[in-house]
Amino acid sequence: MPELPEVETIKRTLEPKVLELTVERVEIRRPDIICWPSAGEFAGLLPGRKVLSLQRRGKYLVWRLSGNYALIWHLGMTGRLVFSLPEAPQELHTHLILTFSGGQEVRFVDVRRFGRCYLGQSEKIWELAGLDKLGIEPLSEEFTPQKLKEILQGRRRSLKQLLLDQRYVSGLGNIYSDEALFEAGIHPLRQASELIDEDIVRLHSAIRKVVESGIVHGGTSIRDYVNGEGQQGNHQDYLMVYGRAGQPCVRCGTPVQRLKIGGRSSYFCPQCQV
DNA sequence: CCCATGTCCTGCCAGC
DNA sequence: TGCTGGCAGGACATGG
Repeated sequence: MPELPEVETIKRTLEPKVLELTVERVEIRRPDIICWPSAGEFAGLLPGRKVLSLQRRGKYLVWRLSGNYALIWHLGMTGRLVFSLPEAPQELHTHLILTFSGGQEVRFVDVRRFGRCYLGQSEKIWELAGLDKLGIEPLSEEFTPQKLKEILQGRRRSLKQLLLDQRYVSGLGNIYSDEALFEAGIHPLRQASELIDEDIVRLHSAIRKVVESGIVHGGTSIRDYVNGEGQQGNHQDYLMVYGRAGQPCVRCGTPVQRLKIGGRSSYFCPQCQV
């Protein structure tokens, strides 16, 4: 669920809360959400470690811990990471609770349990969690129209599928890829390799624009997403096409269409996007 | 290389 | 009212 803007918002809201805190206790309710190491080792390795910084890479959230350790989270579809005080009522589907020395907690709640976490020495766990295979960060300086052109070159997949593939551009999911294609005026079924330079320039700036806008609005809360303080985002109020099948396009009034592409619902305006 | 499909889970909603 | 099928923001494996 959480795409780049949601994970970035969680990073920004959670970091000031947990910075410099030391993990004291770990309560594991669902061991299967821990991908590495074993639940027992996880519970043994974490206490005593201090949170040095948080960072985001694609849709992953990384906690840098003392002793050159990293705790890496992927929130799947419905995962939440929320800072709480111990007296706050516990939500259903709370699978993991980290308690810090001052008594504050971070709780991992995940209805569908697609989320997971990894703990280990930074470099090793980075690879183990698959972060070394992620594509370019869309907000980085290296992400230029030229770079996007290289990515699209020779690829005959549809743009929608390519944008969802984390090996090329990382952080886009179903919502922001649809919004970016709408913003660029490009049909989601267009083949990546057939874009001309002007399309690529538009797509490049559209990706940046929708991702930045998502962050400014604190992420998109359709059902489950909340930030590190448990608050909903506002970007659902600014979506142009996602989830708007049958409703008039905000630009031309043509009903927004929904189409299954690669098994995912895709929303687009058949008039504005060609 | 690309594609479609199935899988992991639970909850919600529309339709009957 | 209750049941059922389809769908949901992700990612991976599999077989063609």
